[in-house]
Amino acid sequence: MERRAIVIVGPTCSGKTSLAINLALKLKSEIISADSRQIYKYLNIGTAKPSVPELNTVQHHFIDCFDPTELYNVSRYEKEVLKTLYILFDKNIVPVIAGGSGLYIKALVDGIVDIVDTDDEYRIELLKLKIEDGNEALYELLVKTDPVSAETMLPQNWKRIIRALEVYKLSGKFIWQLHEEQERNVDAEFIQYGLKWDREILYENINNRVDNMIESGLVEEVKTLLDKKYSPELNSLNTVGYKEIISYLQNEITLERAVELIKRNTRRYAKRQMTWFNRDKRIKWIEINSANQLDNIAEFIYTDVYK
RNA sequence: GGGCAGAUAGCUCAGUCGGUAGAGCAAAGGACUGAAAAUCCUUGUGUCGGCGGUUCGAUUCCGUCUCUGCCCA
Repeated sequence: MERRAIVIVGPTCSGKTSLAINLALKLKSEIISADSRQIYKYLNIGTAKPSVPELNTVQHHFIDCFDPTELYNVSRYEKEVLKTLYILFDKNIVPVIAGGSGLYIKALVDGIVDIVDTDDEYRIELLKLKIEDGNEALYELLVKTDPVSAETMLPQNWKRIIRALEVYKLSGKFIWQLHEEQERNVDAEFIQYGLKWDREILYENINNRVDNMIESGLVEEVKTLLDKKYSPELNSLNTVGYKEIISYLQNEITLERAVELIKRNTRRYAKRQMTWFNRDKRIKWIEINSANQLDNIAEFIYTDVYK
């Protein structure tokens, strides 16, 4: 039996959602979201989550699964998606995976180091070291324990340093060793397509979408979350569109400024996504400069997959 | 019509006592393996508004024109 999945990537606001639905309908398939924020409940407007009618059109997985207090991560995602994938493969379905979280997709396609868990206590200890003695102290510790990894990391990038130290403490192995030993965790073919927009048009669309989000009640959505006593410190709320509105609600900036920042930060996010995806030479890029082309693109992918 | 103040990077401006210029923002490029919408790194050549003049040399001084803003008629 052939195990195949279609993967749709691209920057935020590139039309992945509607393309995935369109394709899934043609393929009589289901959609697996690869989005680290749409997986949370109540984060709807700001994450541009598919609408309720859209969610009802095609079966979606990994959307609206967790409370914002939940600490989610790539490894959990990978393990859970693999289970879902096998269920779909068994039903002879070609799943449509769509999303903008590059690392999540990479974890599926190439596997990820998932034998080493997290150590929250140790993380806190290291974080304390960073805060009290600075990035350099943290970096020095890495130089001592894992000089090879230290070579590839800068002292300022404390998140990567903490993870490298954590992996060593928990497994006694260096993180780079584990990367070298890493193998794929699934036996399937992933056919990846990327939506490549003209930069200027994409940015214009992003700006417009942010304005629409505000009109649709993004401020209310964030206010409701805070009223429900969700902490602004939550990772789930450390998200473009949410952190800026939180800062507005806490009277740190004006709404106008918040909107400006959301637009800018979304543009930068889109750019980072493009940088990430550009590196993967297996992705087939499809040029697009208007949402009207999405139907044709769905048709193209459909025939491309079955050619 | 007259007066004054401007015109320098995509934007807002600084600066050069004459030796062709630099900040902030925007932007661009990149890294990334359990927080990834996270976290982090690198990057500033632009007819210094046009044309003339003075000068070895003008973006800088002078003249003039154009445009913008303000004021007076």
